[in-house]
Amino acid sequence: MPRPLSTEARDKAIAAAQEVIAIDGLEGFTVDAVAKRSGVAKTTIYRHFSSGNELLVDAIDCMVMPFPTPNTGSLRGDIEAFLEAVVPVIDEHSMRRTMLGIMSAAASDPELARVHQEMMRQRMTPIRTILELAQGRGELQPDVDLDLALDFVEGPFFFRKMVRQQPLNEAEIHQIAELIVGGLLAR
Amino acid sequence: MPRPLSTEARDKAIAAAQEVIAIDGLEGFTVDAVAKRSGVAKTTIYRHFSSGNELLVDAIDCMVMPFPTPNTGSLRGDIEAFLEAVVPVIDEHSMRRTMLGIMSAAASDPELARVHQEMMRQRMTPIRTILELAQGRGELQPDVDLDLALDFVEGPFFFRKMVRQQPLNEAEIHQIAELIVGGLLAR
Amino acid sequence: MPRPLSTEARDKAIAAAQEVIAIDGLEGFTVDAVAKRSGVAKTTIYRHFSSGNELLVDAIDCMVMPFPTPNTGSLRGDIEAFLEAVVPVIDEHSMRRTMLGIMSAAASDPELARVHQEMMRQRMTPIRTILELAQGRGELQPDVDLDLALDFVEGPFFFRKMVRQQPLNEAEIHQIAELIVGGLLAR
Amino acid sequence: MPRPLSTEARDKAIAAAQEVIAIDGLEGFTVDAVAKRSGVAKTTIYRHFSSGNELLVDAIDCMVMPFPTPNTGSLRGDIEAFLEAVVPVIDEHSMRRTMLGIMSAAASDPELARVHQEMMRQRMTPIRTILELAQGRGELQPDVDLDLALDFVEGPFFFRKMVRQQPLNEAEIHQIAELIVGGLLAR
DNA sequence: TGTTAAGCGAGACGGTACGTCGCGTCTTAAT
DNA sequence: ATTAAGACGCGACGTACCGTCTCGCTTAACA
Repeated sequence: MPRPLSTEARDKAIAAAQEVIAIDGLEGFTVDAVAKRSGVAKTTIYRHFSSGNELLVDAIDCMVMPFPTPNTGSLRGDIEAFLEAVVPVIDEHSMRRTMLGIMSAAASDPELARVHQEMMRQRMTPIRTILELAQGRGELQPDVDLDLALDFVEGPFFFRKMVRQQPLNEAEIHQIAELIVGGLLAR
Repeated sequence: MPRPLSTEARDKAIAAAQEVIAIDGLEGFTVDAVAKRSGVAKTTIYRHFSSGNELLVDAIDCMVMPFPTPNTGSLRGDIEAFLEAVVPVIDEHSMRRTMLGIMSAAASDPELARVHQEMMRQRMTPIRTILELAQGRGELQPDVDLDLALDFVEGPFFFRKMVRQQPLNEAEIHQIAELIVGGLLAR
Repeated sequence: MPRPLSTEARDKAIAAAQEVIAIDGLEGFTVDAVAKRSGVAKTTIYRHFSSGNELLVDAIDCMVMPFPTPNTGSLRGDIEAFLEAVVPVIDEHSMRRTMLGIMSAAASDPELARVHQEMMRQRMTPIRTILELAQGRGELQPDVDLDLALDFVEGPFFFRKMVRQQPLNEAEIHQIAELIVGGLLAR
Repeated sequence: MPRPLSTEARDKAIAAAQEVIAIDGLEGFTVDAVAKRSGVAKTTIYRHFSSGNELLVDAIDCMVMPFPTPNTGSLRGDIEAFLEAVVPVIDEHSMRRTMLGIMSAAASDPELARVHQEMMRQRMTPIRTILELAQGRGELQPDVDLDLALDFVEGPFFFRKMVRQQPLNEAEIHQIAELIVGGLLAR
């Protein structure tokens, strides 16, 4: 008999949350702020999201930009293409800030951690595909543990941008790619 | 002429801050809590640290965990030894939580960013030394950009533990080390 | 549409404020103390009263102590009866302290001044009535300015108790009353 | 060999205190403010004055404007002259605010109360003289209790200005004087 | 096709932490 | 040994968000 939770309210909340994050950053993210900006009542927000954190997560979850899955015919070409496509995204400061915020929060909040895992899994699908294609072509040994290889491909890049928060020019991307491919093919 | 800011108060505050972080985690970190635990008045804390965040930063800055600089005679041996030594530190949940918190906060707070840079620089000295030794031995080509190599060595590991927040057993460490060394020596 | 400010919270706050004033005096009056004693959150107190001072004012405003309006049939009897009734009230130290506090604060805070005016007006109604009755009986000349007469009747007493803060025994009350009545009837 | 407490520091403190009171009013009066304005260290202030309140009192004590002691040859003339001289002083808002502040504080602080008593005693000397002169001339009965008469003369005026905080024009001053004299001579 | 329970906006509520201010004491250097 | 300067412990200030609650109202599903 009762009215169901309206998608409209949920959508408005998430949209407002994304705006707030974009404008004020993660530290300016506030349930009150989202409520005010969205026109959705706090009560309603808490009806849809069990906590402010969950709203945050869901908002960010919806920001996911699907990464490209290049297919150049060679492992090295694919990896270079992938990294070149991803760099500008990560180079955006608000993006970096947001992702780090999630990673940090995920370390404390199990629910958020779950979402974060899922996000990561999704984000890494292109790499996995690239590696599988390389195995299919015989370029990459079939006994390479793809899960570890993922870390090996994404890691240096993430470390540079997110952890050390240092710039990375195109020449350096190529060198990194070279090292990665060298490692993978050395097997 | 006036009494200088007492090191004692500062030290007590930082010690208490570290305790608070250890016990309650970053999200339980509170100037009030530190004041209560340290016996140092909140006012005094703000005399020493311009904000709660700065206290946090300084406290973490003092948590320096000097990583070992192994010297086994081979690049591969050194890298494996290093990773094996570091894993248990990062495996501690509170440590991970704290480091992620800093990384996240550093993306918003320039002052914190500075401290974070310095921490990272320090933290990576062992790897740099390992690589330099390998170059000295002729194991590693002299034209390898060491700064990039740092990302290449640390990256996969950090990505696994901090970003994906997945376990990493000893066998996997060996495989990762193998890939890394393969990449470095392929040059 | 929203829930209206609850009278309950306001009332509890004011009651607690009055208790605090009674127990600790005006200088012990603190928003925190009121919050603690009342169980009303400080935030809520500030929702109802724009400042601690306003809470104070309102609390005092509610402390109305209605003075008696004697009717003994003679001006002198009425005045003596009134003064005798009022002395014990003013003799209470906390009462004196509080009233002086208000008077003092009223000199700086317009809002408080308004309340104070109203309190005084109310407090002096009995005297005005006494004087009007005396005029009705023909005891007091009709051309006596009642507003000035109020000062004349209340003044000596207040001056003694509040300004000079000296004791006043019953014999002295009678002498004062005699002087006052003498002055009023001399016309 | 020790240097005695310097009068200079004391004087500078009091001067600055008076300035602070004049500029910011009683509520802006602060030991820190006085220290800053005077260049006298807080320590020194506390060496000269046992509390901020005492400094306040002493500062105000030095503001005392000696009231005139008219001698017109008649009680009525003297009283009128006195009141007319005093009204403009009390009409100054800062003066009123300050005096009320002292009265209020005196109700809580015994030391301050003592000073206040002394101030009042001093302030009322002219009236006492006026009354004594009237007794000497035989105008006023010798059995009138002068202490009570003081209240009788000053009270209405103070009540009007300080307690009710209402204006008082010249005509009203005359009427009040008339009532007072009437009361005193009715004996 | 009403009825009615729930959704909804608005925002009050009890909390906790924030960063600031004034207090009165204590410490240091300089005179 | 007094002074200027100001650090110190303390405790109140008024504010911001938190997550919960209470209001009227509106609306969709069932009867």
